[in-house]
Amino acid sequence: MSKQAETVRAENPPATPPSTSPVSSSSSGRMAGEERRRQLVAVAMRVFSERGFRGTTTKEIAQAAGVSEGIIFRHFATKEELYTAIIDYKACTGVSHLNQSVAEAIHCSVAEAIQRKDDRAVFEGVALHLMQHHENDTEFLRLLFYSALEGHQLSQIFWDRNVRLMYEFLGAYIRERQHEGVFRPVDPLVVVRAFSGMLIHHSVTNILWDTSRSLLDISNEAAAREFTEILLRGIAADANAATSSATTTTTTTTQPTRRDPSKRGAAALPTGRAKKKK
Amino acid sequence: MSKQAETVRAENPPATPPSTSPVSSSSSGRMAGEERRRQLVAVAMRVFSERGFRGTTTKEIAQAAGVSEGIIFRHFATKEELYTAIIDYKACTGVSHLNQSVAEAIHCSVAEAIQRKDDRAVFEGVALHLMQHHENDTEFLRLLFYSALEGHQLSQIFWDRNVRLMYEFLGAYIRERQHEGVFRPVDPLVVVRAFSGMLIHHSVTNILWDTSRSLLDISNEAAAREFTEILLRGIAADANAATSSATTTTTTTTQPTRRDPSKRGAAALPTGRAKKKK
DNA sequence: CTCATGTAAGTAAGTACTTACTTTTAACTT
DNA sequence: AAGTTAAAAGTAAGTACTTACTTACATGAG
Repeated sequence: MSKQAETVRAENPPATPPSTSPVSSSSSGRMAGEERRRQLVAVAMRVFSERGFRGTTTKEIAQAAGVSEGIIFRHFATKEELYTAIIDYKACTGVSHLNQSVAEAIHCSVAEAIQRKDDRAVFEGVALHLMQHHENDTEFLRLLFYSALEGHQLSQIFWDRNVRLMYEFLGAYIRERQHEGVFRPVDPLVVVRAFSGMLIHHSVTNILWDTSRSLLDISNEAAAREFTEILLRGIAADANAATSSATTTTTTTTQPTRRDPSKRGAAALPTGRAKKKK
Repeated sequence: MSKQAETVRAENPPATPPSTSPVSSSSSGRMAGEERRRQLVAVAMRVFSERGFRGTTTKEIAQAAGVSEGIIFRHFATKEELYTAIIDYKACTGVSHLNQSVAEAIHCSVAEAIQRKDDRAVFEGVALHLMQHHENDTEFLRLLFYSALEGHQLSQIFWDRNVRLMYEFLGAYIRERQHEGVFRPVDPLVVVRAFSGMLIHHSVTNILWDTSRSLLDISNEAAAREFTEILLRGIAADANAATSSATTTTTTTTQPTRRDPSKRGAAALPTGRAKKKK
């Protein structure tokens, strides 16, 4: 009897519990391991997004989840590991039930418009989709900014999986349309930065500063329409443009899309389950 | 994690109050009260901008300032009070030695261009000035975002004194140029949001995510030029526009600056000890 | 001398994380 | 179907350390 507790490690066998249905908590608050684990991550995500990593205590998370503090450390060796687990949780939960990031979902949703080369539909679709997502999942943006400020890798991974991806596919589309003479020659990446700046900054402002919309009250639909209008007019080729006009001021042709092939592997999860590493 | 104190950085700008002899820390580390107070705020600002309010300990600040912890509490009753003191410090230090905020300084710098109605100079000036400021004073942006996430009033004050101000004077300029038929009718506030979105998001990206400029490497001058070009083309009136075109979608002429008198009071940060909340 | 400037050593209430122990569950007997 | 049992799920009370803030006392400039 005395050794019993010793064997209980955070070591969690990946095999799903036996065949019998581990349906959600029956009468008491007790849950199956996997279920509790996922609930903890979900709760932690919310609390971390509200107060940041350093500002959140494990006790708060436990209380929010309705369990004792010790339970957290049965599932996660450290608070850090719980934080990092959000990455995988988000990767599997990002949008719908598929394994795709927000950027991938957006890309898919405008794929048809891209093929039709309907510029307005492409940019307006991206804009609306992104801003809608931010509005429905403010946790995400807060988490993104908190982790960036706190210097956590969470931030870089989210960034790469979303913004960076958007740079790639929007940049490619712009470049294509430039070759067709529809868009004037500007560095496509600058254009993407300008556009994503409008979108992200609009969402961030709504979430962080102008929560009561006292400065600017506009629906996501209208905002998407206006931002798109400004951008498309802003990068449209001159009407009377000859083929090789140097246009106005732009120097154009900075380096073409820099991709980083070494970056994207399978879902990065460096969390070794080994004991502490402090 | 620098264990040793980083020695007393002479954080005092040459504009020390000339009235009473300040005895600027001659030989020993001893300072006059006012001087030390200002030094503490300056150091605290840096540390808070790096780790946030909750993530910063008074011990860290003391070490960074090269004094013992107790000194902080001789000058400030609480850690919170030290944080809030940043507001006044920034208000008096914002730009140059004048009492003006960054937005005011920017406004002044393009005042002449506004009178000349040189659109390109106005927007490019604002852009360059703002991005340059962010690059030289990254503390400011980090502090702004941290305090917004942490729900501190610091954020609202900084926001009102800077961004809100920019909305007012840029919005007014755009409205004027619309009446003159140079810009097409769009809600000026939407235009300002689009433009400031490009600028702020560009700075934020450089500071928080793309610190090595691997995604997009562009000088502030070039960025200001490109962003301005996109915006000006984006809001230019149609060349063949009649006077009373119904145009696209905009409602135009929302009321100029709306202020919300019923702002929420200080709610977020619990004073002193964090009491239990069940 | 005097008093503001400074310090070192507290203090009580957190903090992340552990340990010892109890309860529930579900598979395996009989 | 009922009883046995090993282990997972859960808790409460620690541990060693940190945190914001205090207190008692030293020191040097005017």
